[in-house]
Amino acid sequence: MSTHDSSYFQVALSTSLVVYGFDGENLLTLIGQKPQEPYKGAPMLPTTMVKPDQSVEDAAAAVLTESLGLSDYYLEQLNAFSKLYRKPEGRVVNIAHYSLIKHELMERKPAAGYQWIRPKEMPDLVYDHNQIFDFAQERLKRRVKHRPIGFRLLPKEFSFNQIHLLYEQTLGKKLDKRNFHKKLMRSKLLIDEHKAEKMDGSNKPSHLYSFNEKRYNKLNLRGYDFKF
Amino acid sequence: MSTHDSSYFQVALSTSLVVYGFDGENLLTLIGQKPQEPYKGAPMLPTTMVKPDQSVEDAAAAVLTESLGLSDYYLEQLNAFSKLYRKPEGRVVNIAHYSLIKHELMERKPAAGYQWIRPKEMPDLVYDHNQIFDFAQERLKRRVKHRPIGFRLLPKEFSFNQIHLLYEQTLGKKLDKRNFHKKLMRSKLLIDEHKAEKMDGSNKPSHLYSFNEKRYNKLNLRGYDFKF
DNA sequence: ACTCATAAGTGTAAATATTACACTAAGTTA
DNA sequence: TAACTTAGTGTAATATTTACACTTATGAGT
Repeated sequence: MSTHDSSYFQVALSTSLVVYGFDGENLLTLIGQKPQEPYKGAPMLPTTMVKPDQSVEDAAAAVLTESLGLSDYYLEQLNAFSKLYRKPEGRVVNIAHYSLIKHELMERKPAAGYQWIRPKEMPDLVYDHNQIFDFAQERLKRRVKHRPIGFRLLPKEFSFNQIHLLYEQTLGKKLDKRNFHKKLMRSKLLIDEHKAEKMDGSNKPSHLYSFNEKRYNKLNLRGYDFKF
Repeated sequence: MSTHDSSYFQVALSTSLVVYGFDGENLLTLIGQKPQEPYKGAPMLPTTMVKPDQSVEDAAAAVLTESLGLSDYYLEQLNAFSKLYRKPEGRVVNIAHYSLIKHELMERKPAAGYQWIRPKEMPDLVYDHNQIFDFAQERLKRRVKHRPIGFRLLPKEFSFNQIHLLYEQTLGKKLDKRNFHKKLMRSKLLIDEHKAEKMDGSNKPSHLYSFNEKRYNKLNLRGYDFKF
């Protein structure tokens, strides 16, 4: 390995984010628009170039600040997408991330050019962004099965039906209500708040739960098999 | 996102590999040596710089060719390690990979400066290579639990004790022999070759198995929970 | 050829988890 | 007050997990 050759130092870094949120009923993901020609306005993942003296995480965080005005976020690296796929200026390597946004922070409108959409309605994106998105979807599915990650998306107090909807949408399949309930309760992740509240578009008030952070941290560390 | 600024194009790419093999008794991993001052000769992961017009996978494959003389390999990206951690020439981003080597290819001696060691005996490595190695260890554990990945390391025909040893070493814990046997058999991944052979350092000849590729491919795709 | 040492190979019972499945309860609306 | 909508709940059959110890086949030494 020889780095004594400045010809190696010709690559630029970017980072694209797959951002997930839950509005109380639906799992959503954030898309932006290409700011410049060619294909100005075409849908793309929220993306930024990484400055040579900037950490990739900082660059990713800056995207969240710009698009959603957030400084509180969960961020995880997905993969480096490094196809030899070029701009006129040279090679760009995209170190993609995914991010989970707390429900409480979902009320603000995204900045101009950004919008929340349902993952199923993801349009064709520029560059290899659809590949990045698919990668994120797989990662999210795996995470939600093996870690109690859903709680990063839910409100502090949530109904059983909300967590049920979230897991169904994340995994992309129906989950039997009673069996899901049983499994959640067995996990002891939920704290019964002993109160009920009418949810939007509901009739009978829903029982509220919060989640047990201590136990969450244990399971998050050890890993866990929800096995849905 | 503006890339119309050539000042972004100042980064170099490298790739480090965590290579695993199984010699019939032990899970092994490959270390190299730093070829240049400072710290010339210090242990490091097998690593190369990526040429600006080279795919990262090609660069990683070249490391395997150089160190082990292999052109047949399994390679998977781990993560980009992009700490702002510099050479005099600028920033280097390491897109690390891990690789699994078939047992049949383990007989050749590694090239000068490379050697197989047990993962538990991994020494202090240069740069952030220990962090990369730890990341690989976690990935390997997860993979071995959720995919029938062990078969990429084993000989074509192997004994129950070999796969048992491999899984114990990969997961870093004892696995009850009878329960492990039961689970493997239930998975229907093993084909009984109906013959026995005395293994090295053994007495009673061991029953040989090969593995069912069709079923392997199915499970590899779907994912699988060994749940050890 | 017999004894000893070594690694291979095998089964069962108890506890827990998974799956499939349909009705009642509480409150809203017309 | 009847009709509608969503919330909430249990059971039985099957499958999986766990804990646990002895027998078998061979090689080595006498």
